[in-house]
Amino acid sequence: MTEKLRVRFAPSPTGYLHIGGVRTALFNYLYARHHGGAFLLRIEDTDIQRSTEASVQAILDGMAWLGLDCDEPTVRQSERNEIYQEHIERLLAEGKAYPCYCSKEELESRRNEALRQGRDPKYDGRCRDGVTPVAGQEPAIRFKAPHAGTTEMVDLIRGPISFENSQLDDLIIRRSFGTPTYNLCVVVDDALMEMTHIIRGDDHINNTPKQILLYQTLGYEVPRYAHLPMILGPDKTRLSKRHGATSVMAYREMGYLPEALLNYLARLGWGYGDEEIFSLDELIEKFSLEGVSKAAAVFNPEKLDWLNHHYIKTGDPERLARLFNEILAEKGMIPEAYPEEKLGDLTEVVKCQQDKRKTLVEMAEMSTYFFESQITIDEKAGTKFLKPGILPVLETLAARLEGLEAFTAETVQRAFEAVMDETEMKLGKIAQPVRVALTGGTVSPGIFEMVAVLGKARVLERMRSAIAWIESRPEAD
RNA sequence: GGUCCCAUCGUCUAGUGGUUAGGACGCCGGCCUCUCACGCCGGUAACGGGGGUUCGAAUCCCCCUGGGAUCACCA
Repeated sequence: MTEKLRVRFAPSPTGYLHIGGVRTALFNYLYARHHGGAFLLRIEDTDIQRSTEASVQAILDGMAWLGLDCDEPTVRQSERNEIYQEHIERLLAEGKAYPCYCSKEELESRRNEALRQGRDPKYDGRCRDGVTPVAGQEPAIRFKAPHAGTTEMVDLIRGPISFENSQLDDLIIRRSFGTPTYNLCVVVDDALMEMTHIIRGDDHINNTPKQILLYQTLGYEVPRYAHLPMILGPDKTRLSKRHGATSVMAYREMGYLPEALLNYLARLGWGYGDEEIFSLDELIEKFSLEGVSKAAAVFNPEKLDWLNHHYIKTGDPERLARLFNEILAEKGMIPEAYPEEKLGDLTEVVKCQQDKRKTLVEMAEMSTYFFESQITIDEKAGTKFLKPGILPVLETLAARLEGLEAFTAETVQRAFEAVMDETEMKLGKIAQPVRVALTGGTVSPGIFEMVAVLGKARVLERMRSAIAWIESRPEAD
């Protein structure tokens, strides 16, 4: 009988959902889906001082945005206190844990002293073999870890790793004010939740022997481990806020697509031959722990941009328009989000911009003239391209455009061609002044598409304004 | 400092004893072109060092160096 594979992502809600955490979640998710197993979410909120509801929500929001859905209800450690206490009491009763009356301050000064003398800053074990209770003082509870022998594991990514038990010390499993601590909770939860594999960041490698020892003394089966390499900033230290945005939702706000972020994160520390582009389904199909690299990886924003650009370029315009709509409204670039029935207008904007923009925010910034009722002509662009000599061209073109029945990229193009014939001017001479007249600047999508998307009314109005703008300028030569 | 982990272009990676060391991002050139882009073509650039093992090492072993993580009544 083969047991069903079960994995989990277990963040602590002490801030936003970090990009590194997301990758851990993703690898767990992919591993579970690939093997037909279960993927769960557990909120590690035993530290009531630092945990917040807002952070829990941020985790849920991030997971939802990325589409990393769980198979069972979210487990919250704060609701499982009784379970942990039972385990602690059991260890106490069996003599596998003991009360320690050393105060936090004492421990800290001893640790500093040890460090100062160049000794190991370990707990010295003075309460290990029995002490008389200090009146009126609640003790912390320590795990009585074996001091001899070695603890070994076979990491699914790194191979065998072994630790001398003499290096380990007696960790506190219950604080003096009664709450259980991390190492106890993970072990109890992972055992009770029947996790078969623990996939987590390699900053947990050194916790593993302590946890294995706890599994063993509690009589639980030890799961298999896979420790993922860290994600680093450009300075090769662990990625953190000082390296810029590390919150998932910040990436949403910057105009990144979930599939781009997922694809990027998957390739950070994992490879599949020469392939770069993976949909979620492809990732599920192709992911394996063997493909995960052992070395830490530097987060590279340029490559994320390239992937995001790829997904914007190839994405369904209607779907992108929906996301674009949210961004525009959030950024205050439109007074309110387009209603469902008007989304078609936005889809047209997306269609003519999606080839050229890296993020939805960039698309928004480069599309302002589609949303503003009135544009302002950039001084430099106007001076360069809106000269008196172009007036007859603008006037002829305006007349042609006005006469158009259907206002599409094709009909607009024919109007331009007619003007080109009449004036014997190349498109290169005409397009740029028109572009400045209609957008206020020198950069836009293809002129015919842009004119068509803008619509006849706005085009004619802006051309008239541009003509007036030119006429109002003193003749300069 | 102790312990643990890691080491191929600037970055992400392919490579599992025999390759002109491959791909991708970026960067640089060219082409295309109504602007900006896209796209296409080409180029730049790496096995940290030293010892072994072997007919032959990027690949296996050891040492060094370098980087990272961790040593809490945080998780």
